[in-house]
Formats: sequence, structure tokens, C-alpha cells
Amino acid sequence: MAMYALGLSVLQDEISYEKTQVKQVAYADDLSGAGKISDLKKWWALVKENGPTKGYTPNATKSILIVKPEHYENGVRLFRNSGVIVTKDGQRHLGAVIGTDEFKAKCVGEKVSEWVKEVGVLSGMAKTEPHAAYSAFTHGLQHRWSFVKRTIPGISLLLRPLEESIRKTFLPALLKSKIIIGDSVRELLTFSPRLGGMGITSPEKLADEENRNSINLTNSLTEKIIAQDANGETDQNVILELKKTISRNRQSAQVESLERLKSVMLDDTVSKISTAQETGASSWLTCLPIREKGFSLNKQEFVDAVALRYGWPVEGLPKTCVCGDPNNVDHTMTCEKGDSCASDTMR
DNA sequence: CCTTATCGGAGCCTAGGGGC
DNA sequence: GCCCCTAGGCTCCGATAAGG
Repeated sequence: MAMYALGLSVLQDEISYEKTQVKQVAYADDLSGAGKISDLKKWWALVKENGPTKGYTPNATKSILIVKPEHYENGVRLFRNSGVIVTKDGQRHLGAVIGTDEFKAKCVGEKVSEWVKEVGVLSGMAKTEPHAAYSAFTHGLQHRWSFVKRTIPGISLLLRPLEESIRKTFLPALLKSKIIIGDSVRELLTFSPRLGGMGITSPEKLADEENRNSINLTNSLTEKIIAQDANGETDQNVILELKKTISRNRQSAQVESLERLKSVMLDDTVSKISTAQETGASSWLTCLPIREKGFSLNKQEFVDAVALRYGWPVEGLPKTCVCGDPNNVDHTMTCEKGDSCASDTMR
């Protein structure tokens, strides 16, 4: 990848801001420029003229000119016969999107409906293999949304359908519990297993924060691009400190909101959360469910383990234990005679 | 002795290349 | 077109090292 940068830097000397009044940036073989349409026309001509001899072959049909609506006519006129596509709406760019709010909403909306479908498929699997589905969600699926969350601002509301599908489709399929997934239960599950949650994040709630963090963290680079400063260096120690601060803030904000959540929860649930925070108490949630190593829980085991973790009613427990005493979750854990699925799960 | 920092490993994303 | 590899980015966890 560094070779692309080196190769393109030779071309960029020819088409620099000083010569073209076009501010530009390149990633791998993707070259982008911003400026007045007339300047962009000269810039494009220079790219076409100088590119091929320097190993860069521009492709007009893969090149897009994005203009503000009021400059559309002018853009079309100046780039007539160039082969370049002119748009006043916008264009996907490096996994994100540039353009009007409407275009942005359309692009993100398309991605979100894809993701909602994926959550639906995983929910179907969760009905028979909840542990595998859970791991696929926490280790995989939810990370696929992070790039969009970080790079496109103001999409929290657009991610609501995704949050809805998690709450109304995925969680009921995963937990099978009679417990109603209200706001507080949903919030509890967003915390990391380490803090007593299940690490099922809310894309809608995290979007703005992740975008802010991303902007904050890349600020030094953004400034250099705007100033077209190709020589300045970013102090990596500053970046490292920023990361630490962000991480610390995130951590303390989580602890804070967990405390707030605890204050509205039943005492029993609060003590269950403390137990779940003990070292090793959540390993079964974070490990990969590899069957050969005995790390995989079957459907019944997984559902029961979650119910025990949060003190939710365990399904199918006999009213009376074989020892004759009235039966409940606590009893199954202590009775010498009883041997229910619930206690098996925890061994 | 307890807390904090660091590192490795699990996964995902972006952009590529090369082999079959 | 699929699979596996490269570079960079991120989170979260647990284990271990360093520091108050």
C-alpha cells in the first residue's frame, strides 16, 4: 500500500494545490480533489496528461464530479464529453458517502436494511443454536456497522430499524425468556460481559459518540489535508494519549450509566450483576464456542445460563424437588438430591 | 498489596494483489 | 468469482508487567 502512496506522490507534485487550487487527498489508487469546478477541470486535465507516464491511468467512467445543486448546470457544461459522471446528489466514497443529506440517508438506509436482514437470519439460527448465534453477533455482526458509524455523521436515527430488529427479533429469539425486554433490560445487555452485560451494543445509541471520537482522533490529519500540508508529521504520542482519554471516558461513562441503571433495578438483579462482574464469571460468554474444547453450550444450557445470570425465571423447573422441598432456582443449586439442567449448566 | 498500563488474540472494516 | 494473503484502522477481554 505504501507503494501506491509513493507512486501517487510523484503525480501529486504535478497537480499540487499551488498549481491547481484544488485540495486533494489519495487513498491507495483513489484520488480525490475539492475546489471550484473550473479549477477541477484543469486539475482533471493535468491528471489525464501526467498520470499515464507516472503509472497512474485515470478512468473517466469511474470518476465522479459531485457539485452543489446550484452549480449542476455549470458542472455538466464544463465536463461535457469528458466521460466524467456529474451528479448533484452524491456518491459512495471509501466505504462512506459524500453528498446531500437525502443521498446520505438513502445510502445508509440501504445498508441498514441489508443489516436488518442479516439480524433476521441470525435470529432464525438463534432459535436452535443460541450460543453460536450470540457469538456470531458479538464477535462479528455488530462490528460490521462500526465503519459507517465512525465515518458518516448524524446517522443515529437512520440506525433505529437496526436497533428495533435487535430488540424485537434477535433478543427474543436468543433469550427465549418470558421476561419482557424493556428499556432497562435492553440497556443492561448493552454493557460488556465484564461489567455484567452481554456486550450486545446499540448501534443507534453509539453512532454519534463513535463519530465524534473518530473526528477527534483524526483531527490532526484533517487539518493537514485542509491546509494541503504534505510534510507535517502527526505526533503519535498525542494520538496515543487521545485514545487513552477516549477509552477512559468511555469506561467511566459506562460505569456511571450502570450505576444509574442499578438504582432503578431490583436488589436481586443488582446483586446478580455484581456476581456476573467477578473474575471468570463471564468467560462462558466471551470465549469462542468451540465444541471440541467443550466451550459450546446447547440451546437449553445457554438459555438457562443467561436466566441464572440475571435471576430470570428458568423454564420447566418442577414445582417440587425430588427431596420433597418446594423447588426454585436457589434450591436446585444447593439441593443434594436434585439434579436439574440448571445446575448442570453451571458446572 | 492493589491499581493501572500494556500486549496479544478473537473479530470486523477499508483498500489492494495473486492463484485457480 | 472465490479464497487467501498484504497494509492500515477499531473493540473487548484476560493475562502480565509496572508503578504508587
